[in-house]
Amino acid sequence: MSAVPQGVVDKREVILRAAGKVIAEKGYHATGIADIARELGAGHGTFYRYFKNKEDIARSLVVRALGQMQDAIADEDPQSSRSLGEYREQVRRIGNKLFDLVVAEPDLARVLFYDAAAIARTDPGVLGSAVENAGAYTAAFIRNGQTRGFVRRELDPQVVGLAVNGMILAGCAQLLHVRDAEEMRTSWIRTVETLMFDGLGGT
Amino acid sequence: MSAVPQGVVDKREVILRAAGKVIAEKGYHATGIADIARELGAGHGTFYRYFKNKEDIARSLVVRALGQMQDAIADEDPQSSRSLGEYREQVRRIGNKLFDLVVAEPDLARVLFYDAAAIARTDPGVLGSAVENAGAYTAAFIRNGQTRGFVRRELDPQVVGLAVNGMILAGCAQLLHVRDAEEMRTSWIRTVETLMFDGLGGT
Amino acid sequence: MSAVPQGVVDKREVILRAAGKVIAEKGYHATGIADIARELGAGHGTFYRYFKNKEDIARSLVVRALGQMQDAIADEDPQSSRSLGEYREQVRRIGNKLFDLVVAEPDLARVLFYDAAAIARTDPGVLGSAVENAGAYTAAFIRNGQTRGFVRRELDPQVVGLAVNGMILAGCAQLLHVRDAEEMRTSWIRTVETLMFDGLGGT
Amino acid sequence: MSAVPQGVVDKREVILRAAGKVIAEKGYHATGIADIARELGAGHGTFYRYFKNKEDIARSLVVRALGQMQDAIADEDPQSSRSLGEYREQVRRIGNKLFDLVVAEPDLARVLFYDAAAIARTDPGVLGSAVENAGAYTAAFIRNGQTRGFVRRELDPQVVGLAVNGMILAGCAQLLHVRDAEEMRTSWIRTVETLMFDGLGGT
DNA sequence: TATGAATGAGCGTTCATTCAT
DNA sequence: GATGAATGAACGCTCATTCAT
Repeated sequence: MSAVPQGVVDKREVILRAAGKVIAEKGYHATGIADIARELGAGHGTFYRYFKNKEDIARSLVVRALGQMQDAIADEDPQSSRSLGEYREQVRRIGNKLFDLVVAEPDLARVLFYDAAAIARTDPGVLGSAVENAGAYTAAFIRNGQTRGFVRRELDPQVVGLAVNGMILAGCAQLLHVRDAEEMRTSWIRTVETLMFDGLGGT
Repeated sequence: MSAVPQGVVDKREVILRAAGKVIAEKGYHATGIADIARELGAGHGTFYRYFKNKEDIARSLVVRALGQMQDAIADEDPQSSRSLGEYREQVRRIGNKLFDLVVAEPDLARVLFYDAAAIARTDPGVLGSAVENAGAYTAAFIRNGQTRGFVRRELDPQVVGLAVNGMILAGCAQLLHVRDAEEMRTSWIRTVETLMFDGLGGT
Repeated sequence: MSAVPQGVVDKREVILRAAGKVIAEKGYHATGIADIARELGAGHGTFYRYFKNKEDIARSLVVRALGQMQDAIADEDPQSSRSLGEYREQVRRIGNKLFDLVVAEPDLARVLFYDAAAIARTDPGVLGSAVENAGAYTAAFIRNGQTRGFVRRELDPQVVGLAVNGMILAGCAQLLHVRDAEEMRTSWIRTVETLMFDGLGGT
Repeated sequence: MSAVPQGVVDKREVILRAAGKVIAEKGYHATGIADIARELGAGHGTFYRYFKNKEDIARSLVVRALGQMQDAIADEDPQSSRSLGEYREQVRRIGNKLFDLVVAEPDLARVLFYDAAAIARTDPGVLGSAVENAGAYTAAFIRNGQTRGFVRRELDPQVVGLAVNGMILAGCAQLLHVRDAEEMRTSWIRTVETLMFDGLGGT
């Protein structure tokens, strides 16, 4: 019933996947066009029909990765929570979704954590704005909590956003070095949850 | 003629400084030996008398940077705090010391945040163990708190260590993009403190 | 269905025109098959049905251009002049015809003057023989004049042929850089005529 | 007695010679950096220490060639001749000097006649102005003759300049294809002389 | 010890040519 | 016949490294 023939996938996507795999393995600078060509089983020239140059492949890869992260949590509305409890639930859900993504697409995460910074030296805009956007996104949750009265008013939402994201990033990065991801998932999410909502101290 | 040469600083250190400056500006891969030579006012060959190769300079730079961070907080004993309040004081002091360091040596921080990951692709051990060490260091504070009874026992110290370090890293990275560092210092440290000890909720 | 297809022009000719236009603009080596394809509105492969390769198009272009020059003056019989005056008339007519051709088809001339030499590096025969032929053609006029007694006998007709052609070529090349071609025409033809028949000196 | 050590020649000059040889043989576009390197017995990189890029070598070659032509006839003052006879002498001398140059440095001439036009497509200024300069130089002789009254006043000096240069160029080009250069020299110079000063007709 | 000219492996990129559709 | 996506040989160029001075 579909007009789109099966088995025909976007060629750019196929190339991005191959490039993502090799770059995740060897790193952006150590990866040659020849490596990507070999991985894909195609000639060098084929890339240059779909990407302007090597940097373009890398940037597309980072943009795609950021997009997938955004998509993964797109259905969490920063303004939906009406209580600290509901926000806590959201944090738990978001944490799990990001875990799922990293587990499903480790290449993506590896490129993001190891190479994005280096790539960004050439084109600072891409990553810079992504970090800002992510910070603003988390900040929106905090601001909502402050408006509704269940989050401390003296905190600067933007700063909290960056700090929380820092914890999350550290978790995702760590995930790439762990054997049993599921084992880590629970303890990590509980830790973030506790830090955000309970503090270290107490009973 | 002097057995105690005055004004003779370690040549390695001088080269490291020059390299650090250029790499902080242009990024590791975009920096050529020629750039460092120009910065130092010396011939290319001079480097190869003090460093094995380009990668060696970079790695030494990262190691030195990590060392400086460690030195900055070396006098904070993970086992000294006897109460949550004392630990809170320690966290505040450590935060300020790291801020001081980043403000004093932004090149160092820039290399660490932008290039260390890329450099680590060639020699994963350096950075990997540093992250582990830093995590273990922070974890030691948590473990001390648990032993003394003022930190929740259900938390995994190692995970908390990584999460807290993630927040701190995010802060340092952000610091590099901010005009007025002092303005940011207070709000950032207060945020970390609040997250660690009070939680978002409350009055 | 018609045995005499109307409106069907030789496809080779159409391609040659397109190629001639682009090569005249950008030069042979800077022109890619893609440029010619774009100019023609056809796929790359189409060329390879009509021309063996890129060089073949270029050579055909040069051959065609030389042919057109030859055609333009084909009705001037080297043996028809019976006096210096008649020869002088012929020279004037030939000059005008070549001017007409260059004005009508500047692309052709541009290819000939700028690219033919470079193209000839691969296939020296084409242009070499053309130069020889042109020399021989002009020489035939001289030889006729010598036979009939109105041209100095001590001159080597072949050398005179090449020298005269050199003047004519210089004129055509110059024509491509001039705004008002008609203004140039008279003075150029008069100059060649004077040099050939009167010499610089005298009243 | 010389402060300049013997055997130490300008490296640029050495490279230009090697490049000139190879380019004269194979043509500019067919010549790779590798070919020049092989001819010189040096690495590729060496070129890039002395020339910005391939085009720079080519342009330098053309500029040098043009300079040598200019130098060869530099001591012929366009204003020195006081009579048609003296001018005729000058023309003969200039012709011989250019012949000498082409015979002594055929590579130089080959590059000029075969490749300069193609090179000029990228950088039209170099050759364009050279042609203009050469034309103006020859024109100065004509103008001098007109001022002194021994050259026809109705001729446009500039046009004559280009026409005469056209003859000379044709001669030099021809010289490259001839076995016995000396045999050609006399007949060529006499032909040009006759055309310029006597005309074809007459006894 | 210091130098920087020389090196050449290796890279990213282009583009004439092919051939399955 | 016409197409244009795919190809990969071949190119110009860079830059980390060496070594004669």
